[in-house]
Amino acid sequence: MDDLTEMLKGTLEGCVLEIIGREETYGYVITRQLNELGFADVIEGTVYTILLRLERNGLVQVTKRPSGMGPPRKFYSLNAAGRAELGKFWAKWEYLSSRIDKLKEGGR
Amino acid sequence: MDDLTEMLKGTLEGCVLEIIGREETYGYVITRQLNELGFADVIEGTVYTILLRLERNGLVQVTKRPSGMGPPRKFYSLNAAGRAELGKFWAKWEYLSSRIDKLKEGGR
DNA sequence: TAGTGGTACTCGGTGATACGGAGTACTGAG
DNA sequence: CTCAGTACTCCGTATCACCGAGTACCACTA
Repeated sequence: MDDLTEMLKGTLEGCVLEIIGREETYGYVITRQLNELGFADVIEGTVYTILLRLERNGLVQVTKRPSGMGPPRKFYSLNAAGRAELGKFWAKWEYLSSRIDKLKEGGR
Repeated sequence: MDDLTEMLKGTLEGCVLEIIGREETYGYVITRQLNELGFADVIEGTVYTILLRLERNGLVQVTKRPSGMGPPRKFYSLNAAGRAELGKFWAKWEYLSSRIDKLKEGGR
């Protein structure tokens, strides 16, 4: 697949939010999940950038825990603001994708 | 609707390509069509930026024609490269939106 | 014990994009 | 003759995904 980076802008963060919303998890695993979900070219650095932004914007709760395999992990879970943001994200996605699909079907 | 600007990145250009692909048209009208299609906050300056970029990238053919109502208009139509780019855009959109929808439905 | 590979995070810089505002210019109506 | 509507250009800004280098911890192995 061609380069998707421009198209991912604004949506990748929402995807990360969704993944975190399912269960408490951390950056390395989120990256792997995104790759398996078809976002094959998303790299770790990108995910960590998003995670740091979510933290800075107060959308997540962060807990550092030691790991048996490597350095300590930063576990993320959504707080109330994060859940609200996730809801807004899906509303926006719903709105946008319906408009684009209509355009695609020849809507004018 | 909330601010869509980040989500539009990478997709708005494709929408403009699609509109131009239907019939030869110009910036002012394209903006109006986008607004009617639900991209309500898209402003003229943005569309003209995209148009200039399409021209610079050799995806469109441009014809300047005088107008009875105001300054001359720059009419745009797709050339072969533009049609190819449009095809790639829809392929990318198809790919991305199917992944996101799967994620939304609880896919893992 | 030195090296390698996998796990895990941080930080600074880059490029692409949509947006905003100011400016130019032409036309017709009041 | 001013004003609103049409129509385009240019410059600057913010945001985002990406990239590379760096740090650090652990387990295995030669």
